[in-house]
Amino acid sequence: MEPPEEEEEAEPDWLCPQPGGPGIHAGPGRGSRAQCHDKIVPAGSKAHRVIVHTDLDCFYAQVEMIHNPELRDKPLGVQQKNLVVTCNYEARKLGIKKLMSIRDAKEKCPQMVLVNGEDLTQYREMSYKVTAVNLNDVMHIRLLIGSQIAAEMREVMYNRLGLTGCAGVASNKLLSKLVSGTFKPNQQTVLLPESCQDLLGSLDHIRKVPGIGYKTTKRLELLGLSSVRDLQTFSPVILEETLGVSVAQHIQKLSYGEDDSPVAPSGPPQSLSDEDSFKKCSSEVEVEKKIEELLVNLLDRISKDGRKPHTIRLTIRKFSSAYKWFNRESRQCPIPSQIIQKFGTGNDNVLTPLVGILMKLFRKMIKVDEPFHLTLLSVCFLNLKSLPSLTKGSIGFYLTQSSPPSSSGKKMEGDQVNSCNFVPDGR
DNA sequence: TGGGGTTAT
DNA sequence: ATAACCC
Repeated sequence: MEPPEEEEEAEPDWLCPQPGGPGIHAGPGRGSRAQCHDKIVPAGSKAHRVIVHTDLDCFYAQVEMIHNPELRDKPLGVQQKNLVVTCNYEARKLGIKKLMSIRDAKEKCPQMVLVNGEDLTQYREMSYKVTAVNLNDVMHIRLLIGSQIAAEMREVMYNRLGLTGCAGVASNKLLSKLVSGTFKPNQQTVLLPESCQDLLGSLDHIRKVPGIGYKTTKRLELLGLSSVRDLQTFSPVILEETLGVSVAQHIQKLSYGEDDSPVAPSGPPQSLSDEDSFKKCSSEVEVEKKIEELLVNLLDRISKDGRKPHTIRLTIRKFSSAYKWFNRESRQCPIPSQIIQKFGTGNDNVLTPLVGILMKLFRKMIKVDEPFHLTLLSVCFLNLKSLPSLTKGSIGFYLTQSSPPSSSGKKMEGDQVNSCNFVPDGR
């Protein structure tokens, strides 16, 4: 037997009943306020989840009333064997309780209508519909809310920075990026789940899928794949043999519009680099000159950033009439701690030793006694670290923030600190 | 194709 | 440490 359903008690006075009605007013850009300072938190981050539990009122009785509306305004009990397993609210007003015996119920309320609820078929059917409605309708509601948020973000970007732009709203990052370009200047687009295949079908080539780049496209083309559909229907096994399991599975999911990558705030850059290209550079002296120029620029920027690089990388591009693209080579190495410490101080204190390190890296790639022809040089600082490990995300950072004694002034406009903050949101 | 920048192995 | 990717 199915579990008897539902709940409820007397109505607490600290909550207003929410008249069930819809009322999803998608008031486009109505209000004047513009607080979009919330970070987008990846779903699944437990500390930030909001859990909604829904609990149907006397489910079996409701199903019966839907099938026979004349029962609506009458006291109605659902009978299994000699029990009233549940009853509608008309019956409850008259004192009927769940799991009351038929005898007691008839005594209490002779006019009550009883229907047999021993066959669960129609309850099961309705139960499946509830699941489907919750899944589908809720997704649509969330997308509409997403489009309001997108509109506000674009408003803020225009009001504060004078910049216009497009936005795409969909169920994951891949789809939202793809759909964002549907209507081009200064507009936004929502992708409803049922239109996902249309969107994917509108892409004329796999190269258009974010995540499938130059190299992967070439390899896919060797397999005879060119359309997104081709990739969707291609043998996963052969794809795995060609590209490796992880890339294969990843891009095939992309071809179906599936993408579970988390939304992460990007924060400050993780590396700083400067590069220059030229027709020809073929002597060690020239190379050293170019490297020094790049380094001067980089040193200026890194000092404004405040962080210190712990790794340095030199990248070169050799001349080759063949593929001009991506014949880059690089060598990197840790920066000696002695040099790291002198970073805030005199800007030029570190220049000479760094040029020395970069020239050593250069000689790892180029045999200087043989002729060479470079068309690009690039220097990159990476592994950037803030001073004494007071970096956001570290234990140290949060322990330094002193939250318990807080109650401090400002900040957190939108958030309430109360542990009992019930907000009626109906109308 | 130039000047960035990130991520996977 | 380096290649592959992305905009």
